Amino acid sequence: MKLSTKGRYGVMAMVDVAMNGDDGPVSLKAVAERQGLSESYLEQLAGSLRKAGLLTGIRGAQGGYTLAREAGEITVGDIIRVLEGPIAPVECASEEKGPVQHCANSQGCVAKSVWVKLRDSIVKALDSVSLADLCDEAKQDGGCLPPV
Amino acid sequence: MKLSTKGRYGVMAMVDVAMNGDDGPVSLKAVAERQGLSESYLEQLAGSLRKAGLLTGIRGAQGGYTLAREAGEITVGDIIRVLEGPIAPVECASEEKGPVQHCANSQGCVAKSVWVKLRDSIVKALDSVSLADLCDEAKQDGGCLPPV
DNA sequence: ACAAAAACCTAGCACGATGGTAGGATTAAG
DNA sequence: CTTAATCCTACCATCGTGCTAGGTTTTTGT
Repeated sequence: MKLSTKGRYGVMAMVDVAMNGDDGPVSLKAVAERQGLSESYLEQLAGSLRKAGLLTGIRGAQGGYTLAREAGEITVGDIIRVLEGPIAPVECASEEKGPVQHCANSQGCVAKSVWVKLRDSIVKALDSVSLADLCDEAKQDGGCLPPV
Repeated sequence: MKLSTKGRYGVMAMVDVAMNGDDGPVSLKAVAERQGLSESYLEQLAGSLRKAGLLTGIRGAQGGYTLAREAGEITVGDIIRVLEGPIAPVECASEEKGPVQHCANSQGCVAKSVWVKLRDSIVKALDSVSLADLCDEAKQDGGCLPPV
């Protein structure tokens, strides 16, 4: 039940772009430096986010990325889905229903109700928070202490 | 955001023991056959569940496992925690707080509120369902269709 | 006493995902 | 025409997952 770094870094990057994109596009170099992440790894994540329609890429010098939609219209769930795939604690309880949904046995079927319940609460939690929400929090809190 | 087979199989096995344990202990061989799982892999899971105080092992012929507590007193969350570790979508938002909790940077801190929210809904979903609940469902539904 | 059935224990191992790096090609600003 | 950036593809080391194998102990039934 762990999120991979893709999802985590992706959210960090999107928040960074949202907060620093007021005057022109934000370069991944800047994001990488501020967030302490690898730039070339970020490139791959940004590529996925662009293809999914969450980021707009601007090439050439002084280029970078901007949000493709308003910060209030992009949820954490959107980002996670792009970078980690459909939300599904177990395959048979995926958001996106696969080819045929049948159970290997009756017991497996029983547990399914928990997995569906679990999936729904994950979806609800992730979809109820937008980038704008996170930016507002950040401005209020004023950030936290740097690492030791 | 996937559960590993440990958690899934563990829940399946516990439900199986709960439902078939009325007359004596349930052997892993029987569980493996009914659920279509590897017996030796199940042994490892059962070992962890026993050490964690969820199962009681009875050795020798006609031995097997019984629930160490009543089915109503064992939640799915209990099982998952034993087999997959503390519930934590990301490390900095773990149920069990690690050595020191500080953020690498202010942006990481911002996202943290989502992760905590996410963790809480996962915990709530998993802790609100007991083995007894799953058994009741199973008896009502009467199982579902076998695989194709 | 002995054979069978079970829990219990440990080591190892193949595979795939994760978390990157490397090196380039294209595009645009100055 | 140099520089800074996106964009693209291939590769790779490491680690967790999902097992298998092969034993030992313990208990029951004959």
